[in-house]
Amino acid sequence: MSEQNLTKNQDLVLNQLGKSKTPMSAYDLLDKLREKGLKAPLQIYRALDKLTEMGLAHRLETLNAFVACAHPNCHENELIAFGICENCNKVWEFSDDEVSKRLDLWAKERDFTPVKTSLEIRGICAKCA
Amino acid sequence: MSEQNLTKNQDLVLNQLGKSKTPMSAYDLLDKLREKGLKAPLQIYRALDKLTEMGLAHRLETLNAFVACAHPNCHENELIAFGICENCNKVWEFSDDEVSKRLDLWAKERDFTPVKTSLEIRGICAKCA
DNA sequence: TCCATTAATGTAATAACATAACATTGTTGC
DNA sequence: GCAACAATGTTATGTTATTACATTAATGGA
Ligand SMILES: [Zn+2]
Ligand SMILES: [Zn+2]
Ligand SMILES: [Zn+2]
Ligand SMILES: [Zn+2]
Repeated sequence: MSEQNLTKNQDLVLNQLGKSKTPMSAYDLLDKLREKGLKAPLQIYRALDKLTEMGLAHRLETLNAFVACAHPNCHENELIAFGICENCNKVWEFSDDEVSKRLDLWAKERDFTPVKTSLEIRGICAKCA
Repeated sequence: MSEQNLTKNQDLVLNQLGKSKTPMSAYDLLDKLREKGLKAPLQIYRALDKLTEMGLAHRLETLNAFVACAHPNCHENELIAFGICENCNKVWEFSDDEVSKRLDLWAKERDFTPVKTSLEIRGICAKCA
């Protein structure tokens, strides 16, 4: 299940994220990957940095946790949004061109240069309602 | 500059936030408020909890920091968005009905019940460009 | 007024999340 | 082989947030 040219640690972390149905914190990942030889938080954080740069994983700011990207080559999309169920912790990844457009417009009107946008809707999903 | 019926600690924290031109972390606040008698992080976090509930302050998830609300009675707005300059740390608070509408639509289509939405655009402001 | 209930506070200890610093190893291209 | 760079390993430390428990203040009846 290796993707691209991931290093050993990156591959371990991405696989573990991929197996999880819900977001995992760096320390969740570390606990799971100790048996594979990883010993320190930094090994996890460094792998996560690269994976998020590559668009293979995403950081959820409201949870301090990470998910594997749900789409192939997601980092083509400028804006990625997440719905997060506070009961079952499932995450839905989506994007919306109209939202992107409106935020771009806000930025243009102020000569603000966006670098990274975070959009997370916390709530309760249909199943949990 | 007290607002509503704030308690002593809430008032101290809100005033300190109001004086700051940029977001402050809980520990930034604690450092500033030690001279006023506050001694422990929990005193700050408890005040911040109430202030954010009341809509008088907002938490910036991508910074783990807090700002005083820029608007009167902001919590009437469902969705509050922030532009954050990564150079000068200034914050612009805004809302956009069209964005709100699109996100509401996404939620309705999935029977997802939003509780709290976080929208933060990190970037470089006009002055810092 | 007295008492019960709830809200707010004080304090210490600890948990959870993230990075700095530095030494070492692996990979790539010449 | 060697220089340059990327990735790794390891220890220590910094930063953010919560648990637990004791105390005090405000509120609202009986
Ligand atoms: Zn993605
Ligand atoms: Zn759910
Ligand atoms: Zn506001
Ligand atoms: Zn700026």
